[in-house]
Amino acid sequence: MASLIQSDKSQEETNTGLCKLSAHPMFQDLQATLVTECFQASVPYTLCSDQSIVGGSDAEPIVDPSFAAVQEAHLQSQFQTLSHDNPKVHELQNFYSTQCAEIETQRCDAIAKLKGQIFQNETQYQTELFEVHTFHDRQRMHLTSRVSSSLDLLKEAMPSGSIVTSSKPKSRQLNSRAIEIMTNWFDRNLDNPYPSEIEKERMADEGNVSLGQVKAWFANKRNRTNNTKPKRQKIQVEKKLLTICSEIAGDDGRTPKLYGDIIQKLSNIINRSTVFNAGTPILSHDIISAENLGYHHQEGYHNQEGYHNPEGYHNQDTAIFSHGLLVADSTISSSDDNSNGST
DNA sequence: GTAAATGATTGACT
DNA sequence: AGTCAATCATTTAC
Repeated sequence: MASLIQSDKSQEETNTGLCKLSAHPMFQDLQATLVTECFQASVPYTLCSDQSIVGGSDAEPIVDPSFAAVQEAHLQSQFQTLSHDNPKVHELQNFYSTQCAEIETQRCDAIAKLKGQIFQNETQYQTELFEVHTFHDRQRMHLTSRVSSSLDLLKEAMPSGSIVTSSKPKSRQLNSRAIEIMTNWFDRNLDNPYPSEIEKERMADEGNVSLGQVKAWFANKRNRTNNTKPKRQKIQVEKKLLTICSEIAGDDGRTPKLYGDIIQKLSNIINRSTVFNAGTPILSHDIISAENLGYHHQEGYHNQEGYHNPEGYHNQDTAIFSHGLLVADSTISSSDDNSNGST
């Protein structure tokens, strides 16, 4: 078993190997099993060490850290999994890192002190050095063991769903910077709140959000502030119709006139207009068409360019808006003629 | 507990 | 492909 957890010839290689191994789906299970078995078997430290790499040079001898390495790797992988959701785990991770650093500092100090001493022979020096490493390795193992226990307690205290959360809850509120940038842009462009692709990308970059989030934010914002093109058109036409109706009813101080049929036709405009109802033409043939009035515009809202070209769409506003006025005004004069003729 | 706010998604439209 | 409107899901405020 010791050979199984034997490290490579350097700490770096050990870490690299563990990283590669950790990608395997069975790695964690195997790790946990090994650690458990090592503890249960009380593996003597000497079995985990490799004399061939312990001594023989002036450089700092590498005391095999494999036993602790497996345990530490297991602990670190748990930290990685859990620290995102739990600040206490993150705190524990920080504590662990600090303590490890402290032990390693002490180890270095001890080695430095050793090197300053005079020994009768090389063997005595190696023995002393071996003891220093053994002492500090055990300290690390002890620390790792304690932190693992603490982590287990934390895991027990955590809600069951948060331990294995592959499907993290979607983060809700976009960051305040992004909101500020997009709100500012929207407020500056209330008359045409449609950022170009470049502007959307810029806002996404500056706000550290995705392009899709910017698009969705603006779509929601326009829709919820009634500032989409269709809604604005509808509001504008409603406003004008109200003015006309008010005028007809004599609310403006003029003599009231009986324009019931006109009101009916205005009502038809509302009911049949694509501004109010999708799919039907803006004008029906029983009402004077824009073409008959000498007004030429290509398809109004149905113009596909409108969606792709903000300016084109903007022009549509005017076109449809004018449509409404033209029809309303012409209808009034036309009906006026009719009523005059009939009476 | 409930309503409001908000980000995301979906289906339809051009 | 971009947009709209409706809707869902979740968080926040009360």
